[in-house]
Amino acid sequence: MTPQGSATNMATAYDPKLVESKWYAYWMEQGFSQADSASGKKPFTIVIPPPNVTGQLHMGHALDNAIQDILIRWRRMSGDDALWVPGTDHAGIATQAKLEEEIAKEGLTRHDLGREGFLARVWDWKEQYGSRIVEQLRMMGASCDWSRERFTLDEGCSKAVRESFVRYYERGLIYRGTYIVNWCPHCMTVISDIEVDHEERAGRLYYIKYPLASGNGFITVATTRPETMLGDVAVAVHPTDERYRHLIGQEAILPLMERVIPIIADATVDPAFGTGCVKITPGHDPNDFEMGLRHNLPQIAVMAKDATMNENAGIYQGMERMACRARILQDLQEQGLMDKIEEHHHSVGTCSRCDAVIEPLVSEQWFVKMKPLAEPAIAAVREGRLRFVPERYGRTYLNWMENIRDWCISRQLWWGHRIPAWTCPEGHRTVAIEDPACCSTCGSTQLTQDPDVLDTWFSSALWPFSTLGWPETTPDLKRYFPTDVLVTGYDIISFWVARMIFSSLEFMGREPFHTVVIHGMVRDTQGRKMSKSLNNGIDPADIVAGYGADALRFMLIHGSAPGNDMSFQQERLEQARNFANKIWNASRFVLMNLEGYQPGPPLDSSAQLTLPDRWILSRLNKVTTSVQEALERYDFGEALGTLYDFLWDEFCDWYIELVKPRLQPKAVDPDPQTSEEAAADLRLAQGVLATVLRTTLELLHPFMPFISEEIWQHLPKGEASRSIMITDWPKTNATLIDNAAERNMTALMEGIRSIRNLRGEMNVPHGRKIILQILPASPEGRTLAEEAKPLLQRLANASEVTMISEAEVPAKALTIALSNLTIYLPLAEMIDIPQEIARLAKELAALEEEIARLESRLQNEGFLSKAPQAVVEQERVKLADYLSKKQTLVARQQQLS
RNA sequence: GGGCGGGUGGCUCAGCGGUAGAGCACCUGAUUCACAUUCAGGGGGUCGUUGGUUCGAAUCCAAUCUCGCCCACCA
Repeated sequence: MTPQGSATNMATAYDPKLVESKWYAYWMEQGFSQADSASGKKPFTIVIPPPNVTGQLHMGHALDNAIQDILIRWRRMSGDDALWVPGTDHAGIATQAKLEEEIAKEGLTRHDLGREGFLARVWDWKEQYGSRIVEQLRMMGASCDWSRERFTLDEGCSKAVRESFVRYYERGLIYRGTYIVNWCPHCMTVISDIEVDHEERAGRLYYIKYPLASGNGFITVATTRPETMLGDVAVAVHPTDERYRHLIGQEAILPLMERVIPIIADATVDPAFGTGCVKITPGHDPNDFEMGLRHNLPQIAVMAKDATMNENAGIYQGMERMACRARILQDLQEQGLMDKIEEHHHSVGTCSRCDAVIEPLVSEQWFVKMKPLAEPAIAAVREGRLRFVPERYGRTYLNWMENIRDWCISRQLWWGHRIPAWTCPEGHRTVAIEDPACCSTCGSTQLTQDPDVLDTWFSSALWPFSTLGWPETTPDLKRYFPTDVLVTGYDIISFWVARMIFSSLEFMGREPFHTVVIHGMVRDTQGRKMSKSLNNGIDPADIVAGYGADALRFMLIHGSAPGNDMSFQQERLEQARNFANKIWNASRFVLMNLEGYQPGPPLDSSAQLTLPDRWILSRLNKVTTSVQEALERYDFGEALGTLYDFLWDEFCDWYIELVKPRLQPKAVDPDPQTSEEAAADLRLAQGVLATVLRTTLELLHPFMPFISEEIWQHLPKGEASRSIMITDWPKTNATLIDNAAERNMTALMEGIRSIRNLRGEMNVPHGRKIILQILPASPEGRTLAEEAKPLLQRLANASEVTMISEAEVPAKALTIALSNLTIYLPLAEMIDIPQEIARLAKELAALEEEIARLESRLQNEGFLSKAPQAVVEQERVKLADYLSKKQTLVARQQQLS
């Protein structure tokens, strides 16, 4: 596609806009992201957490999808048949609410359009927004299998929903019941417990006097919601509360309603709260509802579904709940029944969707019985068949599962999966997968389908298998289920992850995936959650446009710890862009210097490698191992950090600088042997550069797919391969690991840094070349010195590096002591001997301190016997190193004095 | 009330048992030779506090302060 070749056509700065869309189109056109069930490879499957079809993707999605794409690309390169199933969620309440807002602008309500008409509008809307999400995913480089894209409300998912509903129903796990539920008066639907947010709010505790029926005084109750008193059916006290024992069994008169209600005893009453007497309103309080059942009390609803007072509210009928409260307080005040009012903080349930205050009320709804489903789902995690990463989120899951209550699944909405239950005029219920023609009990053909739809999460709970074809036993289902990894944020562990787990265990008989990778939330600069109301949300597409998809992905992954929140910051984006630019320019450098290079067999240790070659290849192979291991731990930040450090600090700042002289065209040497050697060395240097760059790009590809592809395509390749995306994942070559080379390079780098420092201290002008004289202290030192010569020339800006003997050590020179050689800088005219002695003394003092520390440690019996052998050895080596440096410095000091 | 997480250089955050790290910011210097989206160097932290375990603790344990999140039917 792109011609291989020189870097002459590469701009000096990386411009993601010029490459990203090109490569994405190429990948898709070539079908690289499509799973191949005929491949015979091991399948590796991820299903996307389907984004709400009406929304657009935000930074949280960008992180979520970056992680999934990293895993998918890594596994694909590693030889798996990688399948990433994309799709979207119909998001019942959210979407319906949005559409209702839309049509409200036209002055319409959904009732004006009718069910059919309204749904037609929602589908139009869905088409428009669903494609926006797909577009965003493509922009970010997501290598999904678009041929398998799904929607929670498509035909297949709908079949799965019906199948599962009927199976649950037949097993008695779905039932219809009349309970107190969370009613959102704004969305006009019931919502499940986890869709209720609890907000701590400042409120008041009202103490209200209820006259005793006997006429002997009052019983005073405390309540935060006086308007519900209209539905009171009893007053309760603790059975052992001495203050009120005598009143148990008596009656009180409910003020305003003048209803006679019993005074009962119940152990759940807290004698220490308020007066110790509590009003009981089973129709509007979950606690009271339970107590009502225990004591056979009636339920009186005094509020309508829109949270206005109903016909049971007497003279308050028709009032809005807060207005009613004010009026009731006033009336009680006037009747002298208001005892006192206290400030009181308490938590108020609000609708997670619209923020309206939830009204608990009694209503007939569909529920899923959770206990039998929770049990195996708990065991799956307990017994390790399913693992959370990081582990702590397993506890979040278990905590929720173990305290689970039945799941209210019906919603009074239109947008969603309609409940497959019908009733005939006789009141018989028929629940069936296919729309029934007649009543299963009496045969009546006059059937009415339940008008309600299912909770959105009911269909998302089936996602890992409904997307693969269930309830049909499709080839995809057989091959790709169970999936492998699920990637999502901790905020939907209970909403979604938990429900997928029990649904899968129920219908598939096994876990839907073996690992759940949980990531944190992306917050704004000030650490706040990104939200519409704060208007601090960021569209990933804007970031892609400004910095490129690779930079966005880098920013989201680099420097973050698994499962932790991260804040979005401009500077981090700049760091990411700079890194991309660094890769670009390092690659330009390499490509500019590959002229005449033909890739041969892979490099091995038999080649005439120089010290820097051996060092960088050793480091490369260690990096390959680290990246592999970090990915296996799902520690993406660590993996990317390793690559960043290696590429920038080691490859660019050291290796490339060291290799430069070998690449420079030399004047034709008359000696054919020398020129042949130089040519061979040039080829070798080119080979190392190309190998290190290419391997690093391959390791980087899952994280930064676009730039890695662009450059990789420019590199000369032995065998033809069409894309970095489908090339083999790098393997560690243990024969290239060379610890001696790493030690020597480390020493040399230390020497170079010291020389640079001394040049600075002595104010040696940058342009000025210096002379270096090296005194080896051992045969190894001599070898190292020989190898170091050209390197010192280059990186310490030395005109001449000579080997000297003990006798030749100059007096007017600065001293740098390394472990097995000493470097002298003979800067005769600049050196003040007493000053140099002082400098050496200072260095010596620091060294002594270290030596003392190491010696005392190595004399410590406890350390020697209990510390790991490797640590002890490491300390010994360090001490020996310090001692030899000390010896050099002491000798030098004496020499100069 | 329970559970979880954070408190590390000016800022944002890694590290989580072997002598404190990065990016940004700051200071000094460099630059026709891949890159100023750069390079070389520098200053700056008793790792919230107090105890304990350990040969050794930012890292493990306990307590405590502080910030944040999640769960819970506090009328």
